[in-house]
Amino acid sequence: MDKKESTRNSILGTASRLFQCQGYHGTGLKQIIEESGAPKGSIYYHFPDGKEEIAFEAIQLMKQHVLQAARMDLNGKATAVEAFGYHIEKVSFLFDSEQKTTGLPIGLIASETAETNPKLREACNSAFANWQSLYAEVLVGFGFNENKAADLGVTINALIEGGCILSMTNGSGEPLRSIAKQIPFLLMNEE
Amino acid sequence: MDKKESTRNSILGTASRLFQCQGYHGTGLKQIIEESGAPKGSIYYHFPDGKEEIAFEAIQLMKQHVLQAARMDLNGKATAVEAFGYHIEKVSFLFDSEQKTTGLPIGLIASETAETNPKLREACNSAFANWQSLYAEVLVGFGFNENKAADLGVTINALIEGGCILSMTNGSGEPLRSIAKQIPFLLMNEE
DNA sequence: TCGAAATTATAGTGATCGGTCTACATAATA
DNA sequence: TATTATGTAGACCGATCACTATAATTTCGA
Repeated sequence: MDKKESTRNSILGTASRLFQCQGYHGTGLKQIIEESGAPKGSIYYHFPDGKEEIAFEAIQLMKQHVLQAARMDLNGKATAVEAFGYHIEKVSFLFDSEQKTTGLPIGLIASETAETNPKLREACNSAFANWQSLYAEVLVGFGFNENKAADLGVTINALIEGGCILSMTNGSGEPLRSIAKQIPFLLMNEE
Repeated sequence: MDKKESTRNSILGTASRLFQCQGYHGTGLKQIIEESGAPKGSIYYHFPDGKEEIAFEAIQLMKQHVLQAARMDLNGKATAVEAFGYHIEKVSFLFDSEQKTTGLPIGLIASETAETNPKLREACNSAFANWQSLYAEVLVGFGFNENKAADLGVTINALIEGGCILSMTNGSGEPLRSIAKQIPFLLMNEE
């Protein structure tokens, strides 16, 4: 039981990292096994439905991981501007280091599979919806009305996903920091 | 000469469409040939360096295509809000139809190759820089100072790329329209 | 019309893809 | 210890990957 969870988790961990950086089609099962150090013969024991199942579970993992990180960043701040500004800045620092450990949390696999794989598309869509709900919820807590907060949740999510693309491509966190600077203007008036 | 350009262009046309929708690794040369109707035996005549060269040229094509569309949308508007609001709304409509003809203009191939292929990464980075320069230039024309305009150019680009991801995943242009609604707040004060 | 150049067809390269299969090891339980 | 369930190893499958080599074809100027 313990061992089973351990190899399963190590597979999912490396899988989500690789899917973020190289995409679904750019990552082979072979690479996942090698980099995870997991037993070579047991992928289909832990994931009978193969690569798609690994991707599905990896999406759940990334979804929870981001949700948790965002919650911590946004918590205990005095204003919405401070909360989201801090959150985006923290994300930006992930792209300054040379190590290629960070990519598009879900956006990459989402756009790869949106047109071709309904199951994975739905999983990604649910992850986005979750994050946006959290953002909206926080904004409502700061006095925004619900409709406005919902639209802003979508907008902030787009800013982060788009900003991650730009930072990946640019090889630095600068684009995300340019974005963070605009948060005060975006969230200026609670209405 | 004429014919050569024609088959070359049809290959590049379908290639850029497929790369947008399925990504670099998710698109095979076979599919490009079949869907383009190009002569089956002549890929490596027109593109001696193979898939990478096709992708590189496809990126140039998408870059110019987006640049041109954006220029038309932004041109002749009375205010910055009107210009960018109109532009994003127009993009949103591309995601309402069922036909899977639209994807991430460059963001998908950018995030797939950022960590693994320096040449393609640089090409994507240059495309992003071009678009952002256009946005900034337009904003300066509306009275924004240069630094602020540059940051806003990055931000708007991130909004669009991120918004396209969300719209693709959601299967509708709604997310992009939620984003368009925030443009007035983002561009409220020219300073 | 002839011949050279430009263009396309076709077969085949090794490598790798995701996935299946069977045999083997390990662990737990009786 | 005997038996059963749980995991793992590794060979193997057909398909497809990007790519090459060479032959056939078309194009077009001389």
